Amino acid sequence: MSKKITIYDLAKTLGVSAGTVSRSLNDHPSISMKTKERVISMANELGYKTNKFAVNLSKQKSNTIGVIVPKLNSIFMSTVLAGIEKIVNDAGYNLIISQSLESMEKEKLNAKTLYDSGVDALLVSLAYDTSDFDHFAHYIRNKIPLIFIDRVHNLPNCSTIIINNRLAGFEATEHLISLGCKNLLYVGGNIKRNVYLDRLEGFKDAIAKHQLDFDQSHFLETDLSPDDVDSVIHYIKSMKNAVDGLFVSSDNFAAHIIKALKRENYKIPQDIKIVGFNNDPISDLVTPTLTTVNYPGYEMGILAGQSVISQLNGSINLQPANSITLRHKLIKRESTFN
Amino acid sequence: MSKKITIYDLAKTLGVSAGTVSRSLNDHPSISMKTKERVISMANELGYKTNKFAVNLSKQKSNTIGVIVPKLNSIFMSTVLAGIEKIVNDAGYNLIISQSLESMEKEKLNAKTLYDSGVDALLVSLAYDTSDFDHFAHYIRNKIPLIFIDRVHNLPNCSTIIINNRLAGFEATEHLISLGCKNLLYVGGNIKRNVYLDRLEGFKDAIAKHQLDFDQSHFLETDLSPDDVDSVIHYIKSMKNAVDGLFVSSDNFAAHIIKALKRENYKIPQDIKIVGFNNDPISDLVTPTLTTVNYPGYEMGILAGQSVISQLNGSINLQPANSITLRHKLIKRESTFN
DNA sequence: TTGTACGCGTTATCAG
DNA sequence: CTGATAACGCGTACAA
Repeated sequence: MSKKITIYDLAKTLGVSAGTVSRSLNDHPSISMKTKERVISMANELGYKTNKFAVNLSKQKSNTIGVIVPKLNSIFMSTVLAGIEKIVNDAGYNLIISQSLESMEKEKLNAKTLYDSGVDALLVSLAYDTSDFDHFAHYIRNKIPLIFIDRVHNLPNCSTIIINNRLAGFEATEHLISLGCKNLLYVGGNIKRNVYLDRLEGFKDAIAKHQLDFDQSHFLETDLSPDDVDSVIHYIKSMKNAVDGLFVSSDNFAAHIIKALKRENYKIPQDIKIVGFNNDPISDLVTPTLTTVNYPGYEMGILAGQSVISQLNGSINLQPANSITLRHKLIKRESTFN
Repeated sequence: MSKKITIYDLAKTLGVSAGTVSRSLNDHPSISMKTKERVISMANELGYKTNKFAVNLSKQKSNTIGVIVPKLNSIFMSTVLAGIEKIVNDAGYNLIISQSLESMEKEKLNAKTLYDSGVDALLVSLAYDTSDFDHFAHYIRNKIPLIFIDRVHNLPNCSTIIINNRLAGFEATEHLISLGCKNLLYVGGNIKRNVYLDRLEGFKDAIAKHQLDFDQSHFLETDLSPDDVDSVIHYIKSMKNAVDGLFVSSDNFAAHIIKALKRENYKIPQDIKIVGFNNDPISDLVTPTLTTVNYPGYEMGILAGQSVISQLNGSINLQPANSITLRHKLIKRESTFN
C-alpha cells in the first residue's frame, strides 16, 4: 500500500503495454471495451492513482489557477473568492491564492512565484499602490489568461470584471443631492485605483449636473482604514460649510465613521446623510442602517471563474479585450432617510 | 523568447553537461565557482526558468500546501487564511485553498482532489456536518502532515490549533451570571463540532457552579445563519421564564439577533444581556457594542503556518499529537453593561 | 570538479 | 485496436 503503483505495474500484471493502460484510463476511443474494463478494474483493485506530477510535466500545465488579491481578510474579497472557487473547482481546477497585502512589491513577487509554479491562468485584483505592470508581461507574452477583477488595469488581451463605479458613484451622490444635501464630501481610497477614481468622477458628475460647487476640499483621499477615522472626523468638523452629505467608498469605513460621528453627537441622517459602498453585511447591522451600493462580489467571482475556464478551454472566442460589467444597485436605508 | 529554454540548452551553449548546469543552478558544493558563475550568468542572459513540473516529478513534491475551510467568505476564516498565507509564502510554499461549503461530501471531494494534486501538507477546518474522517486516511497513511484548525478532530499524529472553547464559554457565561442574569440561553451551532460543543460545556459548567438550573430548554442549536434569527426570537419570546442573558456562539449571528430584539422592543442590556463570540469587527460597530470573546484568528493562522512548515522541514521533532491552544479573552462592551 | 545515463510517470507518435 | 519508444525537464548515483 505504501508503494506507489504506476501504469507500468498495471501493464505488467495485465500483460499489456503501458500505453494501453494509459489510454484505457483516459477513455481513449481506440481501445476495446473489454480491455478498458480489464484495466480499470485492475486499477481499482491495486489502488492505482494517477500521478499528477507526471501529467503536469508531460502536458506542461498544472490545472491550477493563480489568484492575487490585496487582502484575504476582507469580506468583499473572500466573497469574490468563494465565487471563483466554486466555479473553477467544479471545472476541475485548483486555486492557488496569494495576497499582495496592498503592496506592489509583494504583488510582483506573487506574480512571479505563481508564474514559476506554472499556473494555467491568473486572476488579479490590484494592490493599493500598484503603478507599473511589468510583472504581468510574462503572462501576456506566453498567452496565459490574465483577468482583472474589481481593481483593474487595461492591458492588451486581458479581461476585466467590474461594475460601473462611475455611474454608481453618480447615483449615490445624486441620491444625497435629491434629499437636499448641499455640501457633500467624498471619502475615497487611493485614486490610482480605478474603483476610487471612477467613483470620484461619478461624484463630480452629479455635483456638476446639479450645479453645486466642487473643489478639492470636497474630496478626501484616505486609506479607508479604521486608523484614518479620527482625521476624517477632524476634517469634517473643520470644513467651512458644515457637511450634510457623506459618500464613503467603503461600508466598513463608513460604519466606523458613523460610530465616531455619533460619539461627536452628530445626528444621522438628520445632520449628515451617509452613503457607503459594497453592501457589506455590516451595512445592514449598524445603527442607523447604511445606505449603500450593492456590489455583487459573489457574482463577480462566478463570472471571473467562468471567464477563465472558458478561456482555458478555448470554448469561447477570446476577444482581444472583453470587459464584463455587472449591475450595481443603490440600496436605500436609514442613513439617508429624510 | 517564446521557446522555453532548458538546462540542456544552457549546457549546449556553454559546452558543459546538463548535470553541471543543474548543479550550478542549485549551488551544489562540488562545482567550481567559475563554472557556477558562468552558468548562472548565461542562465540569466537566456532567461532560463526552472520548470517546476519537472522538479515536482522528480522530487515527488509540489511545494504547495492544501487548505480546506468551511467557507471562504467569513471574516474569521479569511483572517486565519491571511495568517497562514503570510507564513507559508515566506517559506516558499503556495497555498491551494478550497472550501467545503459546510458539507462533508464536498470536504471529502476536496480532500481527495488535493491529495491527488500532490499537496505536501493539508490544513483543515472541518465542515459543519463532518462525521467520519476516512477521507483523511490517505494523508495519515502517507505521512503527509495534517493539521486541524479551530474546528478540529483528534486523529493520530495530527496537530490541532485551537482555543480553549470550554473555558471561554465558561467565562462568557459566568460574566452574564455575575451581572445578575438568572435565566440564560446558549445559542450555538452544530454540537458535532468541538467549538460549539465545548462552549456549551463551558456554559453548563458556569451554570452548575452557580447553581442555576439547566435543562435542554436553555440550549438552542442553530445554523448560526441569518435565516435562523426569526426562530431564535420566537423561541426567546416563548420561554416560560424571560431570558435575561444570551450567549451566542457567533458575533455575526448575535448582531442579527440584537437587531431583531431591538425591533421587538427589547432593551439591551437592560432586558437582555448578550455575549457573542469571535471578536468579529462587527462586534464593535453594532449598537450596543457587543461583549465578545476575542478569537485570535490571525495568530491561529500564523501558528498553523509555522507548524506545517516546521513539520515539512522536519526541523521540529513532530510529537505524536501536539495541540496548540491559544489565549482567548473576554472583551466587555455595552451589551453587558450593568 | 565534471560528465553520463537513468529514473520520475505520463502522454504522444508512429508502426504494426 | 495495441505495442514500442520517444519526449517532457530535472535530479542524481555512479564513473571518470
